[in-house]
Amino acid sequence: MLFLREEELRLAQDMLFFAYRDFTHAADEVLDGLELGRAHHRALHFIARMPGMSVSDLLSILGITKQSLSRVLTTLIEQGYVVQAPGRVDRRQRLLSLTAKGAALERQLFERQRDLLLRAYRDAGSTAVEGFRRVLRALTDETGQAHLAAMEAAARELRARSA
Amino acid sequence: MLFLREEELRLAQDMLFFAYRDFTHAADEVLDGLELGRAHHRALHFIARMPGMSVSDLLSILGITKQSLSRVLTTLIEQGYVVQAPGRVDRRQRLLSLTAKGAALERQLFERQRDLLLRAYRDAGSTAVEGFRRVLRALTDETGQAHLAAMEAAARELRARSA
DNA sequence: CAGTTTAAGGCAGCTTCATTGACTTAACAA
DNA sequence: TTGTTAAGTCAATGAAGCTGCCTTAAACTG
Repeated sequence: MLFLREEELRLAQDMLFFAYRDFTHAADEVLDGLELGRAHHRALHFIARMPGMSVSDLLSILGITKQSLSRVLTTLIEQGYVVQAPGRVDRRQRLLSLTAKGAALERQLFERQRDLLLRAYRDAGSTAVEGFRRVLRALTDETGQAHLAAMEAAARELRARSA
Repeated sequence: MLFLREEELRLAQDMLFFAYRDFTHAADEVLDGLELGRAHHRALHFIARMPGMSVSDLLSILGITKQSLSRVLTTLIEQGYVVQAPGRVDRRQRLLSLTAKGAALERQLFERQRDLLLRAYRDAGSTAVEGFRRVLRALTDETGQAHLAAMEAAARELRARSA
């Protein structure tokens, strides 16, 4: 009984490894041709999710150091994917957003992963999808859950603004 | 409608990022004290899952190059976590397995992630867990699914042998 | 206003984990 | 015997993270 339970958990470790790997791999193929890596993709993704976010917000979400982000962000800005604008309320901040070129690349990367996800969701069914989300959310710590809530709020706001 | 759907998928991207990060982070704390990294953990994990596997099996599962694995494996062997034994049927192979010390470390790493998973499974409920597994499996490509099947078969065999 | 804190960024050096390409050795298989 | 396969090695390289320390400009606070 305990044995079966442990096997289930070990299998979950396996599955997380393979699924995450294949999922990120989908975008890698696009990135490879552009001299960009996964770190650039992650930055693009979250800037797309919350346009106008500050550098420190992004740092907190990615959980890396300022110096690590710096390299990535410098490249993205130099190559015209991302722009910075001083904050209106706090002018020390440099608020990040995507250029048209950046948005186009982000969409291309998104679509690769979207196709994978859509196929998986379709194969697994809507009940399974709901469960998938519940477990993923429960696996995420408090900080991560706060970030997730911020993502959802930002998406709602974008939707309201564009409507 | 399409808009909502896309938001759901983007949120899934977010969640996979945060959940995977927190999940691997659980084991990192143990590894840090031992001068070992995630790459060592991955090797330990899969050797524990399929004791007696060949080097090329492990290469195929991890999806890295021989040289990358070589560094990791050399460390694990030198520090007494892993042993190699020539294959009985094909003596070119060096079959990998954990020492008692390796098994103890792997268990310690497993237990960190197990606790996280158990809490998440408990919070999410058994229906959600079933869905979680279905989606993860569907996200995994054919190669990965073959590896998953091999894991399950190896676990069944271990269980039968120890019974 | 003076002093402190904060947001962003830069410099230098380091570590981990991956890559490629070319090569060797030993064992298997035709 | 010849060719292939399993494993390992060398040298060089790249991607992505890290630490510690310092600067600038803006904001906050007494």
